Amino acid sequence: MTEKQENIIQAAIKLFSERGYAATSTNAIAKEAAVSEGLIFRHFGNKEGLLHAIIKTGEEVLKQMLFPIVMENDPKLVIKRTIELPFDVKKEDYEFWKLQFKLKWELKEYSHEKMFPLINALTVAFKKLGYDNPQLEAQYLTIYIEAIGEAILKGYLNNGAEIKQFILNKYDL
Amino acid sequence: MTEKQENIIQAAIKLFSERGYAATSTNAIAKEAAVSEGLIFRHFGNKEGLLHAIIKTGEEVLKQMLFPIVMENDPKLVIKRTIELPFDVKKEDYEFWKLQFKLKWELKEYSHEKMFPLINALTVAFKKLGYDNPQLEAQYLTIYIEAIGEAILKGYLNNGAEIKQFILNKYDL
DNA sequence: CCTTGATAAGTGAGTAATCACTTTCTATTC
DNA sequence: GAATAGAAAGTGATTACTCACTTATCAAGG
Repeated sequence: MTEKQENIIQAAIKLFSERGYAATSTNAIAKEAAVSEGLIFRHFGNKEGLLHAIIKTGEEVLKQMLFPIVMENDPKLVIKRTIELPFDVKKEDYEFWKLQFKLKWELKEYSHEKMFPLINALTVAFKKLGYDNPQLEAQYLTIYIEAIGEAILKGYLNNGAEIKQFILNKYDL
Repeated sequence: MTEKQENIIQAAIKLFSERGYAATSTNAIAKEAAVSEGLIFRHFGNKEGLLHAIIKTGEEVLKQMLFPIVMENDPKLVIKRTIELPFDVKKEDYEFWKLQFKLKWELKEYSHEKMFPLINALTVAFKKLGYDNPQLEAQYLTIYIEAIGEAILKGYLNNGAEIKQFILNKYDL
């Protein structure tokens, strides 16, 4: 991965996130990245190829975020870290994550399967803690955590810390 | 609203929902609606005008759905009906709602304010039932219900009835 | 240490197709 | 008979992508 290649990806993330995939021209990406337009096609084949490179990056980053949760043995910590997940996203990463959420609607191929390891880890955790229906509790929490992430990114949540504590209380954490 | 005008709106909902707003050409909409392309501009001014007509429709439909909940006095019924909301969406309306959710990401002007009446009604309901933090409970449930709607539309939820009962149990309903 | 040569990285002008939108004209309706 | 509704054929601008070409990198051979 050369420097200009990295520039192209960063520019694409920024512009796709701001304007959407279809509304962003390869010309605009080239200008933002300060490279020739042809270079985009040399490295990524076509516009969709560039998009796929970004998606791959997103999947990798998500895996890295879920790893310490899935590997945790203490069930209380598994739940606590899951809840804290969306609140720990840094402001400078908002654009990146907004794009990932946007793509969930824009792409047909986008699947929910990436969350399965988390759902499984949560199911085990809820089971250990003696919850009545660990499977549903896990599904419930996963959906909710994704929703909190969305709300934060869209700027609907101005009382993040308060909400976070509120949820932690619900699970006696 | 003439018949062809209605055809244009229905075709636009279908294509915007499938491909996204930016990726749908006015030419494609005209073909789908079986009208001349110029007619779109006669009636809606420009492509964005057509989009706004669709958004207005969406806001109206949402208001109609929230009305019986907001008007309800029995606090248990307010919460019950809120929870049931996303599960009552008919299959034939999926395209329409998918577009509404998609637009939340695509448009900057799209605001969360439409949900305020529901949040307020829920706050009152939770207060009546003696919940510790009615305001947060209302915010929490609203975010969650929107997320359930998303999951259903995306096809992530194959155990809808089970999840619905699970949530109702959480609120002793 | 320099030349050679092969490959990858990068440029920028060019292209056909498509885009949102306009104009001109005809049919319908009150 | 004058709005209104509609069709058809345009418009210039923008699109994703190509292509011929230049530059950078770097290892092998003399």
